[in-house]
Amino acid sequence: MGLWMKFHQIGTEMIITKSGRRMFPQCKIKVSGLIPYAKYLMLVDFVPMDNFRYKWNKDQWEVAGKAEPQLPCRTYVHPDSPAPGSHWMKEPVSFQKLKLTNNTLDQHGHIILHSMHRYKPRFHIVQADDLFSVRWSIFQVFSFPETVFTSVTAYQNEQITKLKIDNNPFAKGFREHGKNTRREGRAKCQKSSPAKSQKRKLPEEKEPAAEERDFEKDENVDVKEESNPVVVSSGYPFWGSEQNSSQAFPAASPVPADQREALAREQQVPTPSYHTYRFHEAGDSQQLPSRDATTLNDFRARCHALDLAMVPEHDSKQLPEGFTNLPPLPPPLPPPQDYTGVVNMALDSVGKAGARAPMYSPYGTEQGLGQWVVPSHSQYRAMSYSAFSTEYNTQGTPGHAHGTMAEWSQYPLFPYAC
DNA sequence: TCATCTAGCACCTTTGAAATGT
DNA sequence: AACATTTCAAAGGTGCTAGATG
Repeated sequence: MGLWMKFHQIGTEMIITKSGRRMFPQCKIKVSGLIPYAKYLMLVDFVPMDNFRYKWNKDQWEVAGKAEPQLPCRTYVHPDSPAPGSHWMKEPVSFQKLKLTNNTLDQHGHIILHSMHRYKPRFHIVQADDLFSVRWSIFQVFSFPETVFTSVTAYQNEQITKLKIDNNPFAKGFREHGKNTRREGRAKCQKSSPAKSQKRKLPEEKEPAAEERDFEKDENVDVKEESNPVVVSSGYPFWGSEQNSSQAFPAASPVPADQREALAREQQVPTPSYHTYRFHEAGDSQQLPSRDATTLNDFRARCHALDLAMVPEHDSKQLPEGFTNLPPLPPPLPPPQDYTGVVNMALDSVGKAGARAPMYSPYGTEQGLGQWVVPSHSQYRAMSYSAFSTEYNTQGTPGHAHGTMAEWSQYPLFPYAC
């Protein structure tokens, strides 16, 4: 979390490449409050923070225009899924294998994002015995303000570059002075990109003392988010007091009314981020401009609704240092739509595009669900979820060698704002 | 002309099978 | 024979950069 905060204060950038790129810092969360013997799935999807495209100009991000049309949404399923609550709570859950790409035709199941856009990962905890019974399962959603990032194909902010090099073990080769002769040798061939022109100056501009300090620090590099993961709690015992059941199950839900009520009584899934978001939207944060307001809401979501001990309480007037350096944000997206407290996905049997389950979608029948991305894992065979898409054969092949392809859709699996 | 994207590079860590030791 | 440890090559993850693209 400390590392995430460091990046966030500068303005996190995530490299996305055609072939897919891991996130750094990686997403790692600690979970508590699950039923030890009940099975859960962990999922991640990415939601755009706004409707704008950005550009890096004069050492800061600024709006460059309207966002590109939303891409088919994919959801990453943690390879350990499904696993009992005790497994998830045993140690921090790492989403190390998650990869981002800007390749809209990606066949590897990576999360597809637009470059120069801002996103935030959302974590879904779904109580279900397996991927096939997840259809109407109870779920809960978490997001974290410090995980907001700008997707880029090349780093723009040199501070981000430096932070990544200093903390990512795979970038060690760029840390040690003198080993990267290639960079020095090509120093004269420089481009006009702001970040690049600054980067090239780095070795010469650095004060020797500072360099030495960095090296000392580097020797002990221990990716910090691993030792201090973000903690979430599904807060099972207090769910009932947090959530209004009427919010959880819209009338359009295919779940029978009595079942909905039963489920609502049983779980009454509060989705803290969402809940708080709405609260602030109608309440005291209305006057807070842009990103700070969103950030504050999220902080409160965690600190307040989730009662997370590791997250410091932030007052709207006491945002962490560096927040003022963040790019100014345009107004947030429209208010989130209501959503059900059940996972509305339908699964076909493995490798078949056959019988299709009834489906509820708050977007109506024309809008399918997001794409599920099942990482390669010996435990799982290739899966396909083809209940809704007619583009299935062109976008993802059932039983594809990678075993990660599912269904394309224009909308996320969880099509509500967080 | 410029911002952005792509592919290939060198350097590095991670992974897992094979070899070796107990 | 079973298990633990070590070795080492392959795979994969980094940022950098020149050139391509729109």
